[in-house]
Amino acid sequence: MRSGSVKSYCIDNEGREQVTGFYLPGEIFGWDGLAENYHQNAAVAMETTSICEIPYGQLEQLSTTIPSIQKHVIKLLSKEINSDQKLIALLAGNSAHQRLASLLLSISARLAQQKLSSTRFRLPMSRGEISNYLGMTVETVSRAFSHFQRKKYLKVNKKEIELIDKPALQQLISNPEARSITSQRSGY
Amino acid sequence: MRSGSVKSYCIDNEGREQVTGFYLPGEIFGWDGLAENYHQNAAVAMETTSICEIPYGQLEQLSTTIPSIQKHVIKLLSKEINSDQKLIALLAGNSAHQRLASLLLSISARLAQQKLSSTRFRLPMSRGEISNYLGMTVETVSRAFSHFQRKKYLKVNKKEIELIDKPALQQLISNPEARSITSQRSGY
DNA sequence: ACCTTGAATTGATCTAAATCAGTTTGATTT
DNA sequence: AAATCAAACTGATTTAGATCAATTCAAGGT
Repeated sequence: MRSGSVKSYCIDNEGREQVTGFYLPGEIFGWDGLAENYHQNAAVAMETTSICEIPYGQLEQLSTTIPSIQKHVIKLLSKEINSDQKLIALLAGNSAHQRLASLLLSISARLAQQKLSSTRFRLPMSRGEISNYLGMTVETVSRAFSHFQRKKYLKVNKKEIELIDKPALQQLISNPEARSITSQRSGY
Repeated sequence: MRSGSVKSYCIDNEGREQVTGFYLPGEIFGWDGLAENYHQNAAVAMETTSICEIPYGQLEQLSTTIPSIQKHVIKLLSKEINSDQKLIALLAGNSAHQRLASLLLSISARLAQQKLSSTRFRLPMSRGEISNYLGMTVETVSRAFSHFQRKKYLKVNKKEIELIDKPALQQLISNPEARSITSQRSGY
């Protein structure tokens, strides 16, 4: 990603769209279904976006002469796996408020990496895209934003966000009294 | 996996365990955090299990002489990504009944691949592990099993499962009238 | 300036699933 | 055989979040 923002999504067995990721400048996407020459995911720009294509065939060729490239590709692939698993954990064990807070803090951190403001930013995605990604409804997303605003954690104006009390959001996520579905170790 | 069964799990930011996968004979696990020499996931056997370790260093070395190995590794990694994203879609857009039905059918299909009975099998994991994996509570898992049994979709006796009406379970998953959180395409 | 049109917000109601509270069952220990 | 202990099941109650239904707001289009 050079500039702008992209969402990736796939169509599940029932023909429904499932947003699988949001990508910001500096990030790489499209690691799925590499060797099959078939991508499970599609991607669309959510605003004017410029990207830099990396033709996989060429990358593969390059790696025959520069073996470290291969290692790097594998590193990036397993990073992708880790971030997918973070999302799984988020979806499986957190409340709607926690999920939205996580997303906001994630975006904030990623913007900070690009030396952009981590407290004031414009969300590139719609409420519908957020809700789909986080496994909830638009209404719940909207209410969660309003709730955060009432609690003075942030200011919202449509897609404009200003994070005011980041620690509060952090704490919300790690709050032990919030919903947590814990597996009790099986016998064995 | 040679025989038996294994679950993989990671500890999320809040110290809670999140089951990320169940592995059956014929499958490979442990693709996460390869190049970082650090695995996000731990794995434990859920019953007497025999596995075959593939030392990554050796695999890497081998791939310098046999380049097709490298391609194969990447293929397997992106398969892992696809299965994680299937789980994401499952968690984000399906009801408790649908999620459990999906898991049962997935196990059934994987057993069939190994030429084992796809209709009668013993679940290696506890209700707690299922509930954690599927993002719900033990009680809900238990009730879903009872519900399926009442509906004559299957027979349950603790971990022993007999699938009676697989088409009904399939249909349950793809039922359009069931909960579906669909993203409405954003403008542009 | 007026009329779309879709995104977002807000309120009221409903429901799936969480929580709380036992009970049953089966395995292991004594 | 009785006691212990954890897994699993079941029922009653509560609640988070879905669903239904308006209303507001901004962006284009005519």
